[in-house]
Amino acid sequence: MRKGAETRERILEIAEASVLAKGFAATSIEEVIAEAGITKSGFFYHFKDKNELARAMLRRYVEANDRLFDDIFERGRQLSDDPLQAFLISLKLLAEIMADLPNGHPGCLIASICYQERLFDREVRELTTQSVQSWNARFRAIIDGIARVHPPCQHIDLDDVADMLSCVVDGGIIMSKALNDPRRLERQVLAFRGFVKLVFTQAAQAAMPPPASAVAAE
Amino acid sequence: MRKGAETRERILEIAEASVLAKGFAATSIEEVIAEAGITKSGFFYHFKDKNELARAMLRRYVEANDRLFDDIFERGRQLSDDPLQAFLISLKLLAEIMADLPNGHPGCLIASICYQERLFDREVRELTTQSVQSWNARFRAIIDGIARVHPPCQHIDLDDVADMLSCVVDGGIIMSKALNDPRRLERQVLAFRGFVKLVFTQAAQAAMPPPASAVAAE
DNA sequence: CCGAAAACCGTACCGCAGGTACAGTAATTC
DNA sequence: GAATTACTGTACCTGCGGTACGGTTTTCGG
Repeated sequence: MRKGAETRERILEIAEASVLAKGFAATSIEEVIAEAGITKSGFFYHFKDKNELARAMLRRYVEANDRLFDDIFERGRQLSDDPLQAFLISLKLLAEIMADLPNGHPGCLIASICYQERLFDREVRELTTQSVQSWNARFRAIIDGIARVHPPCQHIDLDDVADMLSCVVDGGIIMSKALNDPRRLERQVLAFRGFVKLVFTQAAQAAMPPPASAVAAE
Repeated sequence: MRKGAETRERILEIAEASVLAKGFAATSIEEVIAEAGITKSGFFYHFKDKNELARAMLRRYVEANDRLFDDIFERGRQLSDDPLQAFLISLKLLAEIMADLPNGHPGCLIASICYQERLFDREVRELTTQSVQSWNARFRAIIDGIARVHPPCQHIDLDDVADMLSCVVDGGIIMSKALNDPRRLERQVLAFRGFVKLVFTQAAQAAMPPPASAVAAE
């Protein structure tokens, strides 16, 4: 019972690394079982086919990511009472974690799956949709909390700002991989941080005629 | 001679659509030739192996993208003498084109390749690196032109702003695919546009004491 | 119009990977 | 110690990438 879960976990870990490095289709089961030290029969004992492996991998990935976000945003809130400052702190923590590709964050499984959508069944695709939606909603809630205290810049849709975090991370991962420079991802997260800062600290000038004050509020 | 190039082009088009939909590894040659109406021998007459197909596809994609950027940024410059306004116009055009996934922009081949790096040889990977670098340099040059006229906001690295466009587009594509909502990509490009606007129009207040002037120069 | 090159077609074959089936065995746990 | 769990081993089928190579049609320049 416990030993089975261990093997299963080992398979998932090896498979995930392979998928992030080569894509799902190019990840051969034979390679995974060779690295895991089991036989093909052993593999199919745990997962009836490749699609079930994908489902399990995705669930594992989403859960780990959720825990990461829980941790990062919780720490931000601990370090500042101001929701904007807390978010900015959290983004800095996120950037730090992202900095050491591939150890910290070797890639995004969601992105990998999105580019191979036809390979997976409906359940896998629904899982990706739900995850992205839940992350967006989470970011949106935080942004909303900030907007309640700091007036946001007009003509900037806060939904889009929330979405942008995921986009910048995914895009940053791709650029880091393309240029073989892990620091690009870190810098993109920090650039997004700068954007958030701009949206919530330089808003008063654009919205109202008097251009003074409102910078160091709260 | 001419007919050969036609067939070759047809193969590339079919293969590209398939790669963007399913990934490179899952794109079977047999499927491509079936759709192209040729035989396997015919395929291998044009491309000695799958890697050569990848190279040709990538080159084709990069050239098309370059032409698109040439066109978009040229039109922006035609519509305004101010480099910032020109860029903002170009970004709006870009957003419009991106709006109709998958017709206008079914995905990014670079991103697809990045998530399957081990499948390709050195030349393909170098091609992706060069392309991304050249796009970043292009955006950076435009941003630089803007900064010469409009003082940028401090604490925002212009290299990162330039990089961010590619990141937002790639990330936006992924999100659009994940949520099955093509408009997300459009909105992300527009959100980036909002960011650029903020960086170059609300800078004076933060950087210098006198908050007037410098807006409508040139 | 003709000949040569270009652009294919057909067939046969190899190796590898995903996947199935199923019988047998070793390790855990109750 | 028995039952369940967690595998191993073998055998086999399918589909795909890729090679080889001989034959055929199409195209184009002279």
